[in-house]
Amino acid sequence: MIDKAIQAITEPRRRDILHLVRDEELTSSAIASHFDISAPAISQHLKVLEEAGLVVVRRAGTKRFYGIRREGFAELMQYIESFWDDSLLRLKEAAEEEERRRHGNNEQ
Amino acid sequence: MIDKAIQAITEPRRRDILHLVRDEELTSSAIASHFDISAPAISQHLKVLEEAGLVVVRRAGTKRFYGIRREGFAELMQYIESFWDDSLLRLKEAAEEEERRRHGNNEQ
DNA sequence: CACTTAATTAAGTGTCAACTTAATTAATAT
DNA sequence: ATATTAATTAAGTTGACACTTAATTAAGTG
Repeated sequence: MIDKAIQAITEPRRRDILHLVRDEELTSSAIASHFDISAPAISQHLKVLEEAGLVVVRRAGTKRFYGIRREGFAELMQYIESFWDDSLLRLKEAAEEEERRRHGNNEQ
Repeated sequence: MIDKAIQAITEPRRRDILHLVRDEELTSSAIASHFDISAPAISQHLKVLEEAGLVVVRRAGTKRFYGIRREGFAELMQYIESFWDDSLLRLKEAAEEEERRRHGNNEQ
């Protein structure tokens, strides 16, 4: 499940879709209008997001409204946070402090 | 850069590699010994991680020690955190509280 | 220099995932 | 029943990418 979620947010367009539906439910075609790929392609992305537990569908007549699934997001965030547990969190804070000092001019 | 980082952590083996080098520097072959794929395959994964700014190499004789790159991690985490900004963070907290109540028995 | 060790780059293969168009399902209206 | 609208599933193509083995680079060592 969590693997599916990570896999799902890999695809840039799927991240865009998540942003689109994060505040309001949207139909498949409304989502598709934001992209220059075909409606079936969007439908396929939505299916991936749904199987990853990140969105849910609400049917209303011939339309299907897609919205965010909160539990899915909670799981994903918990995983991501646990990925950088203990030592990594310390590393992160150290790096942030370092950056605060040197104020971002160190690109490899 | 951040796209590369996200792309990089997509691959499960690369996440495993990150876990391996998160606390201590390891050579390419030491890392490879944890997997059942060839050394060149590992080398290629390390290259991806390095180009994503998530690991750094330290050369010592014929060996190359790979370790975590803190700034890269900081960037990645900042992006991930900003991805779930404002409303999403609120959603996350709501979902966590909900889960705390129903105590995790809701798999899709 | 020749040899060993550590690791990479090169070249090629197979799989998978993101797309396409065409066909199909499903709900509603005429 | 037929048509319309919304969306999906089906089928097939393409490109990327995670591997493989073979060849190459690079740094010591006898």
